Amino acid sequence: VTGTSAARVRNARGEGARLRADVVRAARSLLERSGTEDAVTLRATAREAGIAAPSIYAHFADRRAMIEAVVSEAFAEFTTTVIGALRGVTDPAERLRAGCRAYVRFGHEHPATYAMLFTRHRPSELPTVGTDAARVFQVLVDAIADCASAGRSPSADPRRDAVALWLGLHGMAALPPAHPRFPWPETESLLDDLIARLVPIR
Amino acid sequence: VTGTSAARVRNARGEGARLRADVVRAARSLLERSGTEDAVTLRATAREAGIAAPSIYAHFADRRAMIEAVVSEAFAEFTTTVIGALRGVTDPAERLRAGCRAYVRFGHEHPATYAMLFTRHRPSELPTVGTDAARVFQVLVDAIADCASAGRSPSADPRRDAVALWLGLHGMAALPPAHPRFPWPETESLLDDLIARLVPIR
DNA sequence: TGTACATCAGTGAACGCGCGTTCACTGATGTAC
DNA sequence: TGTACATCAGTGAACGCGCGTTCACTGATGTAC
Repeated sequence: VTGTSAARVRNARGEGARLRADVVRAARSLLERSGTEDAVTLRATAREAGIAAPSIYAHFADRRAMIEAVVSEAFAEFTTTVIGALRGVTDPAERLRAGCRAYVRFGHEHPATYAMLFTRHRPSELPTVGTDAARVFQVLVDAIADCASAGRSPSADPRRDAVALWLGLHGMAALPPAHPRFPWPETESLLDDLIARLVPIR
Repeated sequence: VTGTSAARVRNARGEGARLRADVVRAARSLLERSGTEDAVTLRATAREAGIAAPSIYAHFADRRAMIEAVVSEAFAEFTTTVIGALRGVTDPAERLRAGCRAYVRFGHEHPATYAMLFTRHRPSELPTVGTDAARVFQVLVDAIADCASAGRSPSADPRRDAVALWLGLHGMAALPPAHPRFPWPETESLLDDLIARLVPIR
């Protein structure tokens, strides 16, 4: 029943918006601990954040809005992580690999969050999800196109290659955490192997 | 509130075990309709099956046992479907493709069921899941090994190839249903493309 | 500098709901004599 | 063939619980005069 055990200190005047970030953070940590979105209830999130349940209504219209904020922020974090992994890497083939490694690592480090982003949801969808997914997809397309124009890959259709690669990356990100007892090969070499099969690079 | 609208006829004496099958069937249909395991409550399943909630306890110890039965039966159905698709196909390369097609088709036709089987669950795991997954995996390994020994594939390590292929198949089975707005290429040709990249076949 | 007041960041109690589960039961049907 | 009884397939009412949400509130802090 103890959430964040330290008794909360009330935010100073004008700093009330901080609670919003605290709530999202609490929901994220609840999500990862429980492994499922359905455990992220309003009341459990409030407990986790060390506040009373009605306080959440100061920042979110209802539970759905809170969950949507969690999805949005998680997707932004995912996108930032993948794009950030490319920074400073100049060799085009290495850039592609760095992006792929970051993608898969995110899935392994935050399995429940990854599943929330890329696994089927309930009827009502968030527009941001499609947009964010498209942005990460474009990173793959560009990385492959860069390999091709640098003469490092014979790729004639980077979009098509990126689709195949995305399918493989999703498998690598989602399947091992879901089936931990399966004798998976070592991650790093399996991923290199997978990329080599899906997008030939010289 | 109307489940199967036809009023249930009570099972004849000695036929009480039929209700077990009815309950599992009702739970499966509820799962696919709602898209999430958490909607498969005892009471909702009872409504769907047209019985009173306590009647479920004649066949299952509790809700968890009921869900486990659903998972077990769904996995058996999945395994049977994939293995059944190989029957009558003699050419080794075609056998492999037939198995892959059946795998992906199952994912597209029963997205919530597929997600239940291959997506991360809560802490407590079913032993049957690991076993069943291993059996389907072995089908892939054998199909690839057959291609190799028939001289149709240069594969030197069918197990390794099968891991890569499984990762791709999971992507193909899970990602398009989860992101329906993404401009996916046509399924059949995308799958052939994916197989060709992952497991070279002559 | 002092005081009244508005505003802000939250809280506690209560509501109605669907849930899993338990309990005592009902009524049809087969079986023993 | 008739009747008492056991068994079987299932039911209705009730429980305690956690949930989302609403409501009237509290108490600290900045601001106007």
